[in-house]
Amino acid sequence: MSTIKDVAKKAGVSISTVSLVINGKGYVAPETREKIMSTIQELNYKPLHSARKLATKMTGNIGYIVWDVHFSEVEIFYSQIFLGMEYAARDSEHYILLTTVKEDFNPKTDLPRFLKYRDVDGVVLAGRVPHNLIKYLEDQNMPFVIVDYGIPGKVYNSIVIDNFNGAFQAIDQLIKSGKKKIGFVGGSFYHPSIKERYRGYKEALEAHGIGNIEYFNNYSFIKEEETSPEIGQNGINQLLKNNENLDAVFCCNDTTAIGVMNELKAQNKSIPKDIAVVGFDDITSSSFCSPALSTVRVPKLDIGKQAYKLITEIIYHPKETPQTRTISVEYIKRKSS
Amino acid sequence: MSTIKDVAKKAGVSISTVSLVINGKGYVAPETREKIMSTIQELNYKPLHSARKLATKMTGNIGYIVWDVHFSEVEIFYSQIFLGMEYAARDSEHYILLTTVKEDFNPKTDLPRFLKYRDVDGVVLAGRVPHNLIKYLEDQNMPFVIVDYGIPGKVYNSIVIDNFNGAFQAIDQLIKSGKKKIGFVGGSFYHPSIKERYRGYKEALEAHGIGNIEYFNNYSFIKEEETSPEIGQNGINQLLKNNENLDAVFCCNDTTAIGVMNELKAQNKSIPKDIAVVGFDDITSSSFCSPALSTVRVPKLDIGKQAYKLITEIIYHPKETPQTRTISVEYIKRKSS
DNA sequence: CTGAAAGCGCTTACAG
DNA sequence: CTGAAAGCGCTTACAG
Repeated sequence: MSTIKDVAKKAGVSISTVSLVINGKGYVAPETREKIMSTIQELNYKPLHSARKLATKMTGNIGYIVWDVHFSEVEIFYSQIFLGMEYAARDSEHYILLTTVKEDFNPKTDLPRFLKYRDVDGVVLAGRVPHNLIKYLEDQNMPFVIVDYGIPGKVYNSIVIDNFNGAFQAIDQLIKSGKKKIGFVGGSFYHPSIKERYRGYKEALEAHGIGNIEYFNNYSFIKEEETSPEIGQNGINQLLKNNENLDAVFCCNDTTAIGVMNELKAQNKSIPKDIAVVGFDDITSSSFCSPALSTVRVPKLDIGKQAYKLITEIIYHPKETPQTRTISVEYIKRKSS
Repeated sequence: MSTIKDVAKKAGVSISTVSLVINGKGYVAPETREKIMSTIQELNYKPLHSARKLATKMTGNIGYIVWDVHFSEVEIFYSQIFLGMEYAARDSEHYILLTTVKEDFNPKTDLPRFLKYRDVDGVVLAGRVPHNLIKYLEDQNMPFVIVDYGIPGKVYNSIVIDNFNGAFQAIDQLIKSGKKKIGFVGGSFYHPSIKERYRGYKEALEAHGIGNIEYFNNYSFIKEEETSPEIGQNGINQLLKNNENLDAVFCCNDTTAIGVMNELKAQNKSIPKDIAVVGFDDITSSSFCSPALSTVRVPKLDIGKQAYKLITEIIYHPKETPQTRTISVEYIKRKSS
């Protein structure tokens, strides 16, 4: 492996000049630059990251933190976002380090190693994440971006999904297809995305002159826990019990919707004839369900790319005021509605 | 951030001694060691990786390479293996860098950045991977471990799944439950795991005195492409056409099995009464199918841990002869059989 | 058992 | 526009 010294010697210049050329800094005579460039090519020289890192105090790494339940369970969702970041980082200069944190995270004992050793220049937090972790990052002045999450009353640099409009669109379509008694099945409102999806559901119904307090009471099943197919299963049973005329269900996400569909099939209800089902997220298994699940597509790879873009902007040009960037979504009609 | 110098000064020793203590090398007087240890605690000193890396010529990173189709499509499979590696690495000293490579990989232009810059001490290759990439690693003397893949006639350090026995068990159980006309649906034998699963299928039938050339011809559907639900769909149709008495299908993996099940349901066949379905892998969606899919559980997290263990062994103690470690699997009976 | 010194490969004021 | 030199924070022979 050749070093900057080899390049300098061969090109007949000092290592300082080589360094300037590599980094595109300062003024270097065109001929000198040319000469150095071609020598770099010839020697196939690649600067050693650790040396550069030592000198610049940058690590060249970025942490990607995701709650382990998100990553290890059904949720291909956050791994897709990760992949989007990786794609974006590939053409750039960071390695994305992925790790997971537990729900009962304790900054004293559970700190991800790359934070402990300050081996990252910034961090992207994906989905619901412990609040004391966010506090830790603030205290440490570590640049960070929050993806698909938020804390009421606080504003952070973040990438959010246009959950409200996605839900609104979905409900609007259901109503236009003739459905009138539309239930909602969802998990914890602790996650703002779910809260927003519920808001979209309600306001779309209201916009069509459907729905009042009683309606929403009867047609909503909200369970204060992490979403899962089980919630869907329990939810649809509850809704069915309370409302004989139920003709559609909007679920807070696809995982829940899959639980709803399985239960409906077990009860020999026809989807979408008897009851239409719509999810949210467009996870991969949604298109393999039978019938294929109608849903709201969230562009996961794109979110990852945007997250990478934002975190690097913050790392290189610290912002005074936090930015929120909204990713728009699209209703995808398949067979279940 | 305190440095080794701060520790040395405060402890009244030289930085060399501090370094020896940190790395547990050489002989250091117990009292000196104690003193240094407590000073490290007091100052909350953490060695800077990039400095250590520069001095030792190690990068502290490990690459995880996976074909992008594997990672971005249905396959939670390889992300679980990744997670297993991350868990193992967490208690150790590496960051796992994940990247994907394309099918038409060209070492000249598509080399992952961490290989280009030699930012990894070793690499784990998960699943089917371009052969010219393997050759590149050999040429570069880069330590590597292959997981769930192999090249006929070559022996590499690798972690393999006991595909043969898993398939054998599954078929054995099907036969014991009374099934006799068992079909096979699979993708490309280019992937040795699939080939081995087919071998397990055949030999289990033969062990029960079932199956001859004609039987295997009629009851096997093998498509030379990457596995997908579509293969399952086409496969079951073909098998059904050729064999009116078909009473079970063993699929090369769960993804394929899901396609088979959907098609059977569309044709109003009862699973498992008319036709039993068994998959392989135990991906997450298998337990959400209806009926829940019987399958062979592959311990993905464990494979990741084993892969990490092996690659670090190789990095620190290069082996003369390549090692192959086999991970055993277990048949999981659910509702589809 | 411990310290002084060289070295890892880079960047960055500073001088000229 | 370019070079000499200091420095980033560590490790590792080497001497004693």
